[in-house]
Amino acid sequence: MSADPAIRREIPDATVARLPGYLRALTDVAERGISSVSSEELATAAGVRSTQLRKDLSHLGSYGVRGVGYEVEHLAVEISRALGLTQDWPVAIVGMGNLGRALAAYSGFAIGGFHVAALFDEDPSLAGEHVGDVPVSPMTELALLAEAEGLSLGVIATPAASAQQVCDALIAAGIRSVLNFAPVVLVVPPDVNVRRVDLATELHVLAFHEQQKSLDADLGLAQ
Amino acid sequence: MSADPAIRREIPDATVARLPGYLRALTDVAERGISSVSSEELATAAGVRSTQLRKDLSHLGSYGVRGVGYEVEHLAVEISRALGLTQDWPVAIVGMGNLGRALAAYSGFAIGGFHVAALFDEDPSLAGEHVGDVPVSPMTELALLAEAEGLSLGVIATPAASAQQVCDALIAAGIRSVLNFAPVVLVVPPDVNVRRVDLATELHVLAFHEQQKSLDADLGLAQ
DNA sequence: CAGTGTGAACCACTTCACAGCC
DNA sequence: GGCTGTGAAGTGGTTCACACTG
Repeated sequence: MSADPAIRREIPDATVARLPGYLRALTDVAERGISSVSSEELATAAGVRSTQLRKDLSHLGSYGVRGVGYEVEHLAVEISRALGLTQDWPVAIVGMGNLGRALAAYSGFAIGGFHVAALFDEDPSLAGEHVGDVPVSPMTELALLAEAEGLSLGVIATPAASAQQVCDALIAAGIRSVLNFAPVVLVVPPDVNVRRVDLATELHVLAFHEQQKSLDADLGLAQ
Repeated sequence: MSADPAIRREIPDATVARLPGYLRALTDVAERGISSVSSEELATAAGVRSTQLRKDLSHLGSYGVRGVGYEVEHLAVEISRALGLTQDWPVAIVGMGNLGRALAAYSGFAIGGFHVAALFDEDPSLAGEHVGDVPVSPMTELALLAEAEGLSLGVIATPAASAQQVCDALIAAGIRSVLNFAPVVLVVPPDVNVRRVDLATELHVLAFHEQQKSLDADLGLAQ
């Protein structure tokens, strides 16, 4: 049921994945004091083709001016709205190893929409230590803090072995969106969203292409 | 010469991106002492559908046994070969902040094919310090070490502001595959491969879906 | 049989070509 | 005239249905 004709804009996943890039490009452009850009300029700054950018933006609405371009400030607001960045999302990070600390200190949050609201580690002896402004809490405090801070996004930066149980705990605490840095496939209920970032996968893909280049080169020599 | 004529299989990018996951799943399975798996079991472990897995593997060759499944050890070797992991790739990491240190210590390299061969930081005062077993070198040593170690993969873990110049230096040193953690679009010659990992983008995408859930819920209530 | 390998149908995304508008 | 917005065509990837085989 539901069926609701107009309001519910369907934005393709591929487009959603590029919007943050456009937003960053707009921020850069704005910092240079420019108030209007063409799709060509913005696309170059974001590393895509201009037709791609225009098609993507067309899914959000019609925010450009024909013959002129896009008003930087306005477009940034519209993209932010589409992504849900008009509210500030409280993020919890679990796992205070090097990676967790790096994430906790990451300034990329500044681009808007997020703040580190709580840090956790399974080692209780880290409790009380501060990373940045935020104290590290033991996992036992998760449910409590989730309630108090309204946590909705969880980041897993633990070793692979504990990732699933940490994930279960996050879900039990009401978190439905998880960013997983551990190299495991998490099992979650269907209403929970997981995204995985995996260094090993990225390196493997690079290695593949690097190998292809060698093969091409060999082939070139051979012929 | 040059070995093989017909060997040059065309493997789709989407398939390449999933192969590392299959490899990991196979490793897990092997550790549990299992020597044969069906596509169904392996697909579940890797978080994909079995038809997807079979189609992916069909791009590499025909390594299964009908009515039975895949021999774990053998399939792992074939996937490794396809990805180019039969050789060990020396990796350079630039930027010894929290993230760079986390990457340098990352055990995911262990899954095979990579080793951290050199570490760099633009701050010369870090030179000589060791992270893990590897000493941190000043950027001025890059060309020299690239030659000596045969560096082919570079990881950029610097702040956004220095990423492009670091990338230029890597390319000048002969590196043609780059993994970029800085939130910038790097400009590179066409024979250089760049992959970007961006925390902010991942969080933005999660925020988008989280917002969609709220909208769905509101809608549900409203109707 | 049980489970792989694959052509064919389907679907999502990208690119093109151009109409529409300032 | 210049640049946006978009239907239509093209491309690549996924899913289906089933032939094939140990």
